[in-house]
Amino acid sequence: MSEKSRYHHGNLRAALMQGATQFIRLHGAEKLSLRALAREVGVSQAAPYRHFQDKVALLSALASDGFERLGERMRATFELHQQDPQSALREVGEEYVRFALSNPEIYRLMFGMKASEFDASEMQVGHTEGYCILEQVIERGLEMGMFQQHDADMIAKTAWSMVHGYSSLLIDGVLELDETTALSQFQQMAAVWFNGVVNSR
Amino acid sequence: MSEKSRYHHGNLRAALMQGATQFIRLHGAEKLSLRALAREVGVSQAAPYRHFQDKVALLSALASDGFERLGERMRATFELHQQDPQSALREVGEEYVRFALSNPEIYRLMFGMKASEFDASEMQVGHTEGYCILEQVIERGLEMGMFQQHDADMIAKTAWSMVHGYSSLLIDGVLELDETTALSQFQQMAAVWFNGVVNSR
DNA sequence: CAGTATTGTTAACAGTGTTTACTTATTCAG
DNA sequence: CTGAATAAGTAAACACTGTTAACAATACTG
Repeated sequence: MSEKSRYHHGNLRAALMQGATQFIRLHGAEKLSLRALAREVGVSQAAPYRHFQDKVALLSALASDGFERLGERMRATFELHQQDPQSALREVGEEYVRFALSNPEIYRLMFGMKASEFDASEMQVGHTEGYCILEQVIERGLEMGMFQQHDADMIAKTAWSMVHGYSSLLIDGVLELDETTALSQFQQMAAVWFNGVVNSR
Repeated sequence: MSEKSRYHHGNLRAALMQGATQFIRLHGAEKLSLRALAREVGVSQAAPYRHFQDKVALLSALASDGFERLGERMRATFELHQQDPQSALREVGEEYVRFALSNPEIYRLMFGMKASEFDASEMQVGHTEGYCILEQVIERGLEMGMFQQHDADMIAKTAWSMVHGYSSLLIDGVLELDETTALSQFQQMAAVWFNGVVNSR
């Protein structure tokens, strides 16, 4: 079978996902066209529908993929700092921000396609996966007596909110910082968060 | 001139914005079609282009409008609590979350249409407006000696990140809470943030 | 090797954003 | 008050899009 012009592509699904990833990195997900993508990959306009029910199904697959990669990175970082919950929390957070900065369009997909768009269940799995890691870190910190006796859930929510919010503001260009200053400022923000804002008395 | 069937609509621009607002509240901004909107308003498909250069120009106008309303609400809340920076911070934050919850689709537009899509300058104005209020609150708290001696900018960034992140997670259906519990949990989160997370020693 | 399931293809439908050339009201000088 | 300039509408067309249906080539399996 020759390299070119073979009727069956081989693994079109993967090629589509890769092509889509590359495209949205450059132009954003809302500009993605299945037809153009098919053209790019060298296949007919209807071919993608053999592998994805929908356009949003393709995007969902990308998002799902992103959750997996993010989860892995978070877990790896967590395990590096298992002995010290405080730096675990900080470093997992930084890794999260780092992921968002290097995959902005995927990150935007991961959130922002819940209710109306997508199946939701698959997305929800991605979210809870990350949340679990976060809770583990916090539980450990509480057990070791290194954290204040707040409700673990509330600590987790402030943490996630802050990290997700910071990531979003960076990605959406609201805070205009290059990656290195963004990350170093994150460290300072973590310090503020750890120590609190108001004076005790 | 009869009420119906007059050639000139009167104030089509406002009608389009209102119709669009109503539509995206129900179906989301990505499903908005200018043609359908024109049909709805009872006008030809090309008419909107007399009032908006683009589809994104219309969406941008909605976002811009949202920033104005949010800014007003934040400022009003700030002025209510001018004497107490701590509750000012907390209540302005709650008002922010409240706005996001009652205008989720507009809120999503306000962020998330920066770099690629839009003019940016008009958006940036909206952002800085809110940030200014935030900074004023914090400066005041620092002057009054009620806040810890952190860099004001860092306090502002943690605050904004947390509030924006929490709003986003709620809106995107990641945290599935009804409005009242969302707001009451926000109060608890603020308490965590104020007092800090780790034990001093 | 036959037959079925998979994975492609082409052609069509309905809908979209946007532009162009044209028409109708409104406004506002003289 | 009239008439020209302008603002605000229209219809028709272009080049796209997502998606489906009917069909064709390949790959797998008994």
